[in-house]
Amino acid sequence: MERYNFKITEKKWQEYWAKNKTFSTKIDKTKKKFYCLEMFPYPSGKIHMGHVRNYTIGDVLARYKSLEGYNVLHPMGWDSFGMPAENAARQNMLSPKDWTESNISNMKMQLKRLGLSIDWDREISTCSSEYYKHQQEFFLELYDKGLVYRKEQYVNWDPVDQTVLANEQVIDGKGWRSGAIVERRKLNQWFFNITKFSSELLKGLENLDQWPNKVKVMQKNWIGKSFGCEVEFKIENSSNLNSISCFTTRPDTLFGMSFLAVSVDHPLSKFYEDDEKFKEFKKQCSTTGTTEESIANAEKIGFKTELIAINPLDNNLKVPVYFANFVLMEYGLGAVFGCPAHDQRDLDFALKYKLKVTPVVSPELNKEKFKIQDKAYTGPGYICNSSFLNGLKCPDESIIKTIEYLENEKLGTKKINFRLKDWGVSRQRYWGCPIPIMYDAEGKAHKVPKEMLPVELPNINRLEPTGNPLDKEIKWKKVSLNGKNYVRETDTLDTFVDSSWYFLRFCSPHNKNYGFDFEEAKYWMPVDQYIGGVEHAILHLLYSRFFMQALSYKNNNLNLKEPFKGLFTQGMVCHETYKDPENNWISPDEIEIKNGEKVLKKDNSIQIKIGPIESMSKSKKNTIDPEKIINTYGADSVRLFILSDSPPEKDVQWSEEGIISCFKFIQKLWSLHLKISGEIEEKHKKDSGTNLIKFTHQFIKKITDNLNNFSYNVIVANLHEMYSILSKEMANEYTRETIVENYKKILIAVMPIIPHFSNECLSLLGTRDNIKWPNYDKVIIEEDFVNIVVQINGKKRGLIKTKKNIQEDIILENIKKEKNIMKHLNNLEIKKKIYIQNKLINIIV
RNA sequence: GGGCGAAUGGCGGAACUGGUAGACGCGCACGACUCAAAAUCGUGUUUCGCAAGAAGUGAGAGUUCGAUUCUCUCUUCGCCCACCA
Repeated sequence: MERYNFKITEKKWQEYWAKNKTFSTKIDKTKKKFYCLEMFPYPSGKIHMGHVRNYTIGDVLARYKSLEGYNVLHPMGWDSFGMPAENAARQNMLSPKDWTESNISNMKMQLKRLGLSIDWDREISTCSSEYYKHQQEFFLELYDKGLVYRKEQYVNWDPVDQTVLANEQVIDGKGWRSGAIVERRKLNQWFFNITKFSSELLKGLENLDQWPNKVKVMQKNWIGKSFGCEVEFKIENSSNLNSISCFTTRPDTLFGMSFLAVSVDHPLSKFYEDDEKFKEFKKQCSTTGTTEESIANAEKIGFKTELIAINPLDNNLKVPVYFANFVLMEYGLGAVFGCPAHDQRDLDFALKYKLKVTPVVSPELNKEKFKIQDKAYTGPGYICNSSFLNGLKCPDESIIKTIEYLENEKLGTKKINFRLKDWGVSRQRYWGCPIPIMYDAEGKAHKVPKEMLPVELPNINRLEPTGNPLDKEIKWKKVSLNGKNYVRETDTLDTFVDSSWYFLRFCSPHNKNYGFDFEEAKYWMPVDQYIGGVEHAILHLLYSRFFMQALSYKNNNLNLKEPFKGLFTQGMVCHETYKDPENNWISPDEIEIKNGEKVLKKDNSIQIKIGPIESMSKSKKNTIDPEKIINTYGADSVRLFILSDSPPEKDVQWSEEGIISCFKFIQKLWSLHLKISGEIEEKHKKDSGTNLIKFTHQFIKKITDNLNNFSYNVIVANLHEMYSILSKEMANEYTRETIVENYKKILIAVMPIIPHFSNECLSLLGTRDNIKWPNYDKVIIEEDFVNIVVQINGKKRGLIKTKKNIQEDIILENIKKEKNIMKHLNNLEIKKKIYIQNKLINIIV
């Protein structure tokens, strides 16, 4: 029998789709639109299995929606600015641009071979000036709206390479390349005022009902809203400072205050700049660990000042003021009051410095003698030892009442605080979008005029190992305008800016005068389904949401606040790990199976140690190259396997056995196809086809439901069931017409999963154009007979097949005929019967 | 330390709003074809038991005629955040 030749067939269809522009889309207001978007890739060189999974999931949806009659926008582009290009360029002495572009062309070819239904006419690349020109316009637009500002911030500085390091480039406090100890340095940086939208970004989450809850919770915590108040503490004995303000969520514990602590970066610190002991303390603070966990668990240390702070609720309560390592300047006001009895961290500090511990919350009413040992009490209760606050129910009543009091007495103000910080967008890198700013002789920042955009990146073919490349481009830096000389900003934008609006660009990728066309954006936006890895749950998705807010701000043309209506986060692709006897990682390519044992190809006598299943990574050598796999098994097999086995939101395990089985399954489907399309003789015409029609409709319903639930792994199971049923049905005496008609519907239903195979079979049966998603008929699906479960005392004792919608007493009659069931009744008296029609009868004796 | 989620055969997983637990696949076993192997096809495959039957969805309780599904407590694992005042 002729085998299915995926090589010829897949190539044929991919060329057909390209030639006919099958997936190119235009605005069409007579049709409902569907914008299906997968997170665009960074062009690192080759596609990996994670891409295969991501884009297959998206493609299944895009093809399904398209068959359903939606006008589907399914674009692809390249997130092509970023450090890997710079690193590769330095290593190989070539330009980041050439490296990036050759990667893009290779990966584009690879993606096409997956048979994705992408409108390639809309392809964009963030490193092209056609793209970043508009990004520079947006920067200036936000600048005009007052959403951009400049301020000093600490960066990681590598003193040897003379460059700024990203956090992930700092390893154990040392530069990843130079190994030099990293310094903290203050630089002027540009910021987006994302915190202006803290409330909107938080509130907007409530309406995102098609987002995974997990992601919403993560964003909510990231934004970190807390309700409390600012309290002012008078300082008794200072000539420099009258008072220090603190933010607190627990003003009701003020009577338990035993110290006041401020950050070493607090304005107060400038009065201690020359104090040797303070300097030493500050140094000590900066040496504690580098990992976040070690910072959190580091010992609490303090530097006692001579200052005394006065409790605003009772002027006789006076406490010492400390600098402390656990107080962050970035949150609140960089100052806290310590209440050791009810906060573990404060308690640790108080015990260390022998400060008073006064309980002011007691678990029970009127238990003033409640004692704190080494565990702070953080539970609910009643306020005590607190003068006029005593007896208030804590925390609900006590916090509100205390804030009311403080506000009335002008001692404090109600305040909502966010953890979210403004977005620093300056990067001291070459391969990014230049910031369209220039400085005059006095160092004052000016916008680069709109007509001078884009500020193009100069071509640099050889990147120096040290410093910021743009800073050395003397010619490029100089700008003359109206007889004045300026110097360009040499920082580029964080690449997260590039990806914060690309979904808008896809709506009108060739629009010249603005980043997008409002008419097009209004039609296509929001993205109906966004699909990508959960690792972007916070930053990318939050920044994109901010960008929509910022563009809509003071702009009536764009009434859109949320870019992504639906979000789906897929799991990772994993593989077994292997090691040789010397504990070196071994790639699956180097292994073969002999007599059921995994052995090294080049030396069969060496056995392999099989390690845990982990997400594919180069360091563990457990990666599989998608291109090789597509060459060997074909795109449809790859698509089928990457969807099978695990639900898309969970991790999936890649295995050789699995992909082979999918390959074989497609071959089986092909032989079934040959049987159906070829060998039916017209003489068999006895069967009306009821069973086949019923099955077809049931199949379509299952596929439709599973598509809508993202239960793609179950669809693969449905395909297997379909094969086995259709194979059996072939023995029945249907007319050719009946068989082909139903088979075609089935082929269309599997098209989103295995498009090449499906299109080929349909086309061989004469169907090529105007293919529509088959509908199912609810009436046809209904079974005339049902199996009713017979339970006795809640235990299943038998099944009775009856006609649908039958009366309870008839079923009981039937049961009486079944010896196997009756023996469990044991002639006992029936106390109760529960009958659920068409499902179950439970007899209680 | 805080938050979120998960736990079902040898393995990946299925089970709609509580109603036949283990669909489908992998693996394994046996059989057919073959001189033989591969490929292919067929049968079986939760555990205990010869069987009748019994037990069974991480552990323990609860609600219910009935719980993988709902509630509570606990255990283990995973992910995210983390000195957040």
